[in-house]
Amino acid sequence: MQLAMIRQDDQATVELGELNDLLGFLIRIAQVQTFDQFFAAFDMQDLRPGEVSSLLVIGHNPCIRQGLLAQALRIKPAQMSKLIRSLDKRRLVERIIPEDDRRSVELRLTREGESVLEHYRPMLNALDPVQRGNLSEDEGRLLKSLLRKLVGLGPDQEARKQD
Amino acid sequence: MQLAMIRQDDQATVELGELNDLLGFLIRIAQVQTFDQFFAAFDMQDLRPGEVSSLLVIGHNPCIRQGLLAQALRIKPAQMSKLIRSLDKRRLVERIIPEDDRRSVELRLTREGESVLEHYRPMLNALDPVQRGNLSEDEGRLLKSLLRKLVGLGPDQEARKQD
DNA sequence: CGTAAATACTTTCCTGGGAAACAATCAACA
DNA sequence: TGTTGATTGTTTCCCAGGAAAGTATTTACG
Repeated sequence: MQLAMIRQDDQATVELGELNDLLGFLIRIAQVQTFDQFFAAFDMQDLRPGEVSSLLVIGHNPCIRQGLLAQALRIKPAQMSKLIRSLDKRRLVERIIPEDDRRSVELRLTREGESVLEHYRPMLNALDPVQRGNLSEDEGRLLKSLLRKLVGLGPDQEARKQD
Repeated sequence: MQLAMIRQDDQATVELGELNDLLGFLIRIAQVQTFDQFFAAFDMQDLRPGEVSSLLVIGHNPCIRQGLLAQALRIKPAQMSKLIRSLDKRRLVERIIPEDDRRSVELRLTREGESVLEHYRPMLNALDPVQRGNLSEDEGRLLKSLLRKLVGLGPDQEARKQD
C-alpha cells in the first residue's frame, strides 16, 4: 500500500538540475520534512510549532512584550495575536496589560503553561537530526551553525550566557 | 519609518533559549528569509517559487509525469494540479495525455516557457548566500551539502551526470 | 489642555496549500 | 466480456497565515 504509492518511483530518476544547488529549494524540502517529523513525533492535536516556540521564548523571557516576541520568532503581529489568544484561552499564558503603557501586552507562562512546556521539552530533542541518525554530531553542529550565520543569529550562543 | 519599527529592538535582547539549537526553528527562519529574498529579487508578480522549480524540472525532464514532478518537488498532487493548470493557462507548459495511459498527464515546456525560464534562470544565482555575501564560498557549499544529506538527496550530484 | 501623529495590538478579508471525496482510466481475473 | 480494485489526477471544502484597515493608547507640540 505504501510501497505501491512509491512504485512510480521505480524508473523515477528525476533530474533536478540546478535545484540541487539552489539553497531555497533545499531549505524548503528540509522545512516540509521537519514539519512532518514534528507532527509525527509530537502527535500533537493541540500544540503547533509556533505555539511551542512561543511558549519556550516566553518561558525564557518572562513579561516579554507580544510584539517583541513576534519579531523574534519572525511571526507577523496579526498572526501572533491569534496565536496568543489561543494560548490564553487554554490558560497556558497570561496576558498582562502594564499600567505604564496600556496599549501593550506582556506575556507570562501560567503554572500549567510551565508544566506543559516541561512535559514537551524533552521531545524536542527527538527531532534533532543527530538523534534521528541523519547526521553525525559534528555535521549537526556545523549545519546549525551555518544556518545561524545565514540568518544572522549569533554563531554560537555559548558566548553570551549571562544568567 | 522602517527604523521606527525596529526601535523596540533597542533593549531587545530576547533570549531564544533552546530554539537557538533547534534545527526546525533555524530552518523556518531561513525559509522565511529565503522567501522574502526571492520576492525581493525577482519582484515577480507572475512567477512563484513553486512555479519556477516546476519549470526548471520540466525543462530537465521533458514529458515528465505530473505526479512524479509533484513527488520530486514535495508538492502535494492537489496543489500541483492547480499549479500546472495555471502554467498551462499562461502557455508556459503543455499538458499531453499519452495514448497508452490516458489517466496521466505528461508535461513539456512550450517555446515561451523555455524563453521565460532562460530569462529568469540567471536571477537564481542572485539568491545564493555566497553571492549575497552572507556566507563564504566554502560555507555555502558545505551548507548545501549538509542540507542535501539531511533530506536524503545525493550528497553530490556530480557523480551521476550521465547525459 | 487639545489636536495630530505614532505606537501596539486586533479584526476583517483574502489567498495559498492541505485533506478528503470524486471522476476517469487501467489492470486483473473469473 | 464484465466486474472489482488500483492508479492518476481533479474538485471541493477548510484552515493557517498575510495584508490592510480599524481601535485604543500614548507622545509631541502648539
